[in-house]
This record gives sequence, structure tokens and C-alpha cells, in this order.
Amino acid sequence: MEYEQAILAFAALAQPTRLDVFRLLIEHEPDGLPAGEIARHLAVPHNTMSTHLGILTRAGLIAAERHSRSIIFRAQLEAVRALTGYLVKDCCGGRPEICAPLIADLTSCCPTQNTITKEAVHG
Amino acid sequence: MEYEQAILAFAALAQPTRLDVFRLLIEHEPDGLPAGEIARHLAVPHNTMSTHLGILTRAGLIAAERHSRSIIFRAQLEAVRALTGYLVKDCCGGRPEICAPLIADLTSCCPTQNTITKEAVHG
DNA sequence: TCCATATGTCGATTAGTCTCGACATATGGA
DNA sequence: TCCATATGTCGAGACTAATCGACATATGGA
Repeated sequence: MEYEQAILAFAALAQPTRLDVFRLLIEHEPDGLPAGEIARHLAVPHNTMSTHLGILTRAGLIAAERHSRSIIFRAQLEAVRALTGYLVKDCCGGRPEICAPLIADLTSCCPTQNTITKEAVHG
Repeated sequence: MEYEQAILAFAALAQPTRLDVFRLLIEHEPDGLPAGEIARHLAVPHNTMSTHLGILTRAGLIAAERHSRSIIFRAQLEAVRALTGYLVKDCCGGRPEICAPLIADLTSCCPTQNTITKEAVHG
């Protein structure tokens, strides 16, 4: 992920309504939700929501797809990967000893092929 | 990490000068840098920088410690861990299949005990 | 105490963001 | 074509953030 895109993503997530939208859409993966339903769910006027959805879309955090009269929005998990990667890889900076414990903690959150042997429940 | 703290952290990192400061301090881990040197390094007036350092500090992303006349700032890697965790664990939401590939990519960035057998170089 | 260095705080200006009413566009059906 | 539904765009007002000169505080040394 590039510098400008990271700034856009951080700015997009720095606003309560937009962070709520993003989390809501993550919950609704992989089906997504239409714009109107998102607005209703978070009790925000449709035009205000439209602005927020535009900001999240431009940041690459969500994506829109028209289905008949509705426009379905979906979270872009690839963007989450890119954003966390931007932070974590920055930490590394050639020094794995700094971020190794950081990654170890993340892997304990959610078992993968590599960490299935570690405790799966995180406190 | 809690909701309000996450908002503060995203907002703090959504500003170019502050993102630069944070990356600079990560580069200078674990020694840190005095406020004046940070300001000089990024060519920002000292009082403007003081404001930005305050915002980063309140967000928990950096921490200050006085050493004689200088105040040394250090990146708080724990905050990076908490912030990435906030994003990634949200993705999981009880569904590891969603974020497993996400974590797999992060671990490939920087070898740990679990992933030392995977390719260490990331493209 | 007085001065120099290092940093923080205040206040004003400028710029940007958030919100929402009003209007515009897009789709599907009668 | 006309209407209803779904969503987007524009514009104004209110709010918030960024910048930086001027002043204040803190530390160490003469």
C-alpha cells in the first residue's frame, strides 16, 4: 500500500459513522448490504450516508456493485490486509525482532495452518 | 483496543506529518528522538510539531520521556499491535476462514518461530 | 539570579470536514 | 411515458483541524 492510500484509509476509518459502516459490512461478508439498508441500520440520512460510502469507497475499504435498483456495498478485506501490512511491515524495517511478537499475537487471534497447534482461544 | 481509542489512533495517523513522525520514530526504535530533532528532521516549526506530538501521544501511538532539557519520544509498538488487532480480529468475527489468508500474508513479511520455514523474502 | 536552550500553550487565521435539505439521476414496472 | 423506489450530487451552515507568531514553562549552567 502506498502513502497516499494509507492516509485515505486512516482518514476514512477515523470517523465514527464510517468505522461503524466498515464493521457492519465486515459482519455481512460476503453478501454485502445495499446503501439504503446501511443508512437505516445506522440511523443516518441517506445522503449523509452516501457521502460516507463514497469516502470509504475512494479509500478502497469498500466496493459497490449495482443489483437492479439497489447498490450493494461489500467490505474489501484485501484493503485491511494492505493497511495492516503497511503498519506491520513498517515496524519490521529490516528488524524482525521488533515485530515478531506483534505478529505472534495476531496469529493467536485466529488459527491458521501454521499456528493451529497454539492455543486458539485468545484472552 | 476500544472504539474511541481506535478512532483516535486512525485520526492521528490520517495526517501526513504525523504519519511521517510515527514512521520516523519506528525507524529510531528503541532509542527514540527528542522533539526538536523530529521537528528539524521533518522541517516543521517546533510549536506545530508539538501539537502533532500531543495528538500522537493522546492516541497512545508514541510516548514521551524527559531527559534533561530534551523530551525523548518513542513509538509505542504495543499500539500498533492493538490497532492491527482491532482491525484483524474484527474481520474474524467468529469466522477464521475470512482472515486466515490475511494473517498468512502478514506472517510472510517477517519470519517468526512458526513461519520460519516459509519464504522469508516478500515481494 | 540571569541567560540560553528545549519544549509547550494560547490565540487567530485559514482550510477542511460533517451534516442535511433540495434537487438530480438511475432502474423497474404500470 | 409516468410514477415509485433507490441512490447520488450540490450547496450552505456549523463544526473541527492545521498552521504559526507570540508568549510561557522547564532545565542546566555561569
